[in-house]
Amino acid sequence: MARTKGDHEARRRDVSEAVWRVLSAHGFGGLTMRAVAAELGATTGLLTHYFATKRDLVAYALDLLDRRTAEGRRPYEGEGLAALRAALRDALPLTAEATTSNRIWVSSWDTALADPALGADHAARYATGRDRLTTLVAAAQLHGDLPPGDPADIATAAQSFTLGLTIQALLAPTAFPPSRQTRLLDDYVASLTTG
Amino acid sequence: MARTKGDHEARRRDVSEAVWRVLSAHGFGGLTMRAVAAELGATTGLLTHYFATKRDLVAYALDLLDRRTAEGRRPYEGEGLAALRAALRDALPLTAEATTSNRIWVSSWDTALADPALGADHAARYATGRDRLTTLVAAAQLHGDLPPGDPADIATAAQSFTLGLTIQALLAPTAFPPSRQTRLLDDYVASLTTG
DNA sequence: CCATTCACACAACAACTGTTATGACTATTA
DNA sequence: TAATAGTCATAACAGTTGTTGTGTGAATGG
Repeated sequence: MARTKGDHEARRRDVSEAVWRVLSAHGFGGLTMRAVAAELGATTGLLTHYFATKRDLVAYALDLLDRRTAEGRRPYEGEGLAALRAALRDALPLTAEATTSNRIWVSSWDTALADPALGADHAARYATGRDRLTTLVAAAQLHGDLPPGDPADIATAAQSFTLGLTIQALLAPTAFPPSRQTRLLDDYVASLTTG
Repeated sequence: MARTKGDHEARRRDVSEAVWRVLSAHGFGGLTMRAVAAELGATTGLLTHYFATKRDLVAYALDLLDRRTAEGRRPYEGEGLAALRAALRDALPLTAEATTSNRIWVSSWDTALADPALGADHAARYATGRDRLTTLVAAAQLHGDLPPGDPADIATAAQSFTLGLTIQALLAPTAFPPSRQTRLLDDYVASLTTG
C-alpha cells in the first residue's frame, strides 16, 4: 500500500522514533536493520527505502543522537558563571532521560572510533560543543565571574571534567547519585573562580 | 596433538596475547571466538577448552585489559603532588601504546553497560583506581602540596578530568596532541593547589 | 604396556546479520 | 483513463556469529 505525501512525512517521524527506541534499549551495538523494522512493525524492505545501507542508518542515528541531545538542552539559564554551570549540569546524567541519552553517547564511541569518517563527524560535534562552552566562558569572564585565561582551554577542561564524571556515574550509578554529581560539579565550578 | 604441562602454560600466554591483539585491532566489538582462534592459528575447538562461552571470553578480556593497564603503569615517581600528577599522566593517551590501550577501554564500556554483571566488575575496577588516587591525594595533602578537603572527592574529580580528556583526545587526535594534553593536565593540577 | 585423559581439529547446526530481487498495490501525471 | 513512479511486503541470498558433537592422536598414570 502506498501513502500520501503527508503520511510519508509522518512515516519519517515514525522511523526516527523507532531508531531512538532501539538505541535507548540496546545502544549502537544493537542497532540492526531488523530491530528498527520490528520496532516499527514493518520489515526490512521498508528501511532500505530510507537507508540504502547500514552505514547510512548508523550515520543517521549519530546525527539523531546529536539533535535529540540539543533539543533536551534548556535554552538560557542565568548569565555569566551561572549560565556555564547550567550548561555543564545539562550534560550530566541527572535524570532518567539524560541517563539513557548519555548511555547512547557512550555506546556511540565504539562505533565512531571504528569508522574514521564517522569518527570525524563525531569529533566535529564535540568541537561545536566546546565552542558553545567557550562563548559561555568568555561571557563569564566579561561578567567578572571568572579570572582571565584562554577561554578555549577552560571550556575544554570543563567539558573533560563533565564527560569523565558522566562515565563514572553511568558505570556506578549508586556511587554517583545526582546529589553527588551536582556537588562535584559545583566544587569544580567554584575552583574555576579562584584563578 | 597433545602438549606437555609446560607447553600448556605457554599456550595460555599465547591465548592471552591473541586476545590482546584482537582487542588492539578491532576493540571489544570485534572480539569474536573465530577472530581469536585465527590470531592464534587455531580453530574454535581450541578456544572452547579455555572459554566455555563467549561471556567467559569477554570477562577474561575485561580482566586482561585491567591487568595490562596496571602493568603499563610506572611504579613510583616523585612524592606528594608530583606522584599524583605522574599517576594522572600515565592514564592519558600520550604514547601509541597508551592510545591503543585507552581505545580498548572506550570500546569496553559499550560491552560493560550492556551486561549488568560485567558492568559491576568494571565499576569495581574504577573504584580501585579512585582509591589509588585517593591515597596519593592524601599523601600530597600531608606533604603540604594540597590544601585540605575530602581526598576522595578530589581524587574522583581528578579521575573525571583525566577520563574526559582521554575521550576527547581519542576522538580528535590532531586537536589534542600530547603537548596540549600535558599542558591541560598541568593547568588542572596547578588549580588544585590554590584551594 | 595398556587404558585413560587431555588438547585439539574438523564439521555442522541454528540464529542472526546486511543486502538484493521480485511483485503488488496506490498515488500521481500525462 | 492509461502509464508511470513511489511505497512497501515477501522471500531469499551469502556471510558471520556462538555453540555443540565427533573423532584423533599424544601424554600420563597405573
